[in-house]
Amino acid sequence: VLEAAVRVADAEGLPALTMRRLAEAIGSEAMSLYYHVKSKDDLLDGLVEEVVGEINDAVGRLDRAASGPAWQAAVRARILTAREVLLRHPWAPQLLDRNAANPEILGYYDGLVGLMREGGFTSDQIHHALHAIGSRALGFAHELFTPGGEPPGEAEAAAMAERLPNLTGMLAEIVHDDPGSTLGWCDDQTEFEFGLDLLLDGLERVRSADRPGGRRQSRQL
Amino acid sequence: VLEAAVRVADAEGLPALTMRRLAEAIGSEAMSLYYHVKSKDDLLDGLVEEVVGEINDAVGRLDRAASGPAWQAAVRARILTAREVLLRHPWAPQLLDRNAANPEILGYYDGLVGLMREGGFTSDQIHHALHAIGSRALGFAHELFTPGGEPPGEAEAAAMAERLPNLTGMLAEIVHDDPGSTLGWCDDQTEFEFGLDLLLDGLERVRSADRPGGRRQSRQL
DNA sequence: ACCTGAACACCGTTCAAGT
DNA sequence: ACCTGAACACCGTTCAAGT
Repeated sequence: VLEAAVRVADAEGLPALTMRRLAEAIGSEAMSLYYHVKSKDDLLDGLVEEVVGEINDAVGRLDRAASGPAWQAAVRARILTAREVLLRHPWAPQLLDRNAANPEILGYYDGLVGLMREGGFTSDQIHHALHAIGSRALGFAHELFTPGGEPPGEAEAAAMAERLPNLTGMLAEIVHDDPGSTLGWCDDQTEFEFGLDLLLDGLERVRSADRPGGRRQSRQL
Repeated sequence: VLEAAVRVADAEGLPALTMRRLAEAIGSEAMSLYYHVKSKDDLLDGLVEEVVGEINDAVGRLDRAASGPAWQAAVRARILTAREVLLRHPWAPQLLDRNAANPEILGYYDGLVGLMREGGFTSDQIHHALHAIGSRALGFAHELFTPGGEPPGEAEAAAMAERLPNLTGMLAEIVHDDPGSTLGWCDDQTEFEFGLDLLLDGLERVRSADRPGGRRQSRQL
């Protein structure tokens, strides 16, 4: 039942996932769904459970050996695995922050907590770490805008350069260093890993705590 | 027109913001709205522009002096200011990642880029940094679950401890260290600042680059 | 136990028509 | 230029009724 819903969402997107459309895809005629599911909200909750279940399956297939002191590599591998699954279900992130605390999500986090505990973090540190990583822990981050739209003409480009000097300057330099990359100049995977490593490296620094480091950090832990 | 929509969303939430309800609030009788706005999507785009405009106004009132080498404090102040505005419009984050690249958002980012450029970052570094900070740049992060729901009974607690040993262990330790904080044990503001500083401190480390540091970081910049 | 048709209240949106 | 009523296609959901 839920699997059919996942297929419809994968193929036609989340807006197309209507009760009538889902019933059609399932062969059932119309509102028989309400026997299997309490409401549409209930169905959506089931969907996220399904997807996170798929993540947990994939995580389970990872090499168990990498834990203990190698916490950073292990956590990194898990999160990138989660990301792979979510890339196959582009509608899922949008659904994931309706924060239904289902067993699959809790199980996923329990695994992360375990890795970090073995790695030498205190409970407080782990708690803060989970908040800091946020939605990235499950393999996605909200991009705030995609470059989309048609390229501006000369006049508009000049006006834009005046209104947004820093942004256009940055773009110009990046394009200059790497011409031909005008579209698709953002490698999502690279950017995601950069942000993730920035956090994980920072957490490792917090854990080892050989130097007091950032002033606010040490206060809060 | 848009201001009325903001008021309705503030007062009754986003789901209550229907064309008919908005028309009622505005005094106009029903579908006169379609003269002022092309579609509901158009209206929502206008809403995010309105909110980010409010952020930009608040940012403009910040102390201009703090820039140059003090890039980190300046960026931090801007982002926390954005967060203050968004806390007054809890429905806005949800709307913000429908990524409409409106002038207000671009202007906000242009300001951030300017601060980081003055602070000594290269264009590539700034580009990666913006991706890394992600939605946090505008003052919000997606929490993946809120503790909600009624506390479990003894039997359920035992079952949960078995299924989620690491998570329950972490919670137990935290509660032990700070009893009486069982509910509301997550201070959102503190957690947000911790995650933000983790990123900003990491970026500062990347900028100064006195030590090669994390292996992946240096490769990607 | 599982499914169904008709119906209800509600959407966003169109369109021809009013001033 | 600005507003409006009636209507359309579509939602999620209820409910009494079928097997």
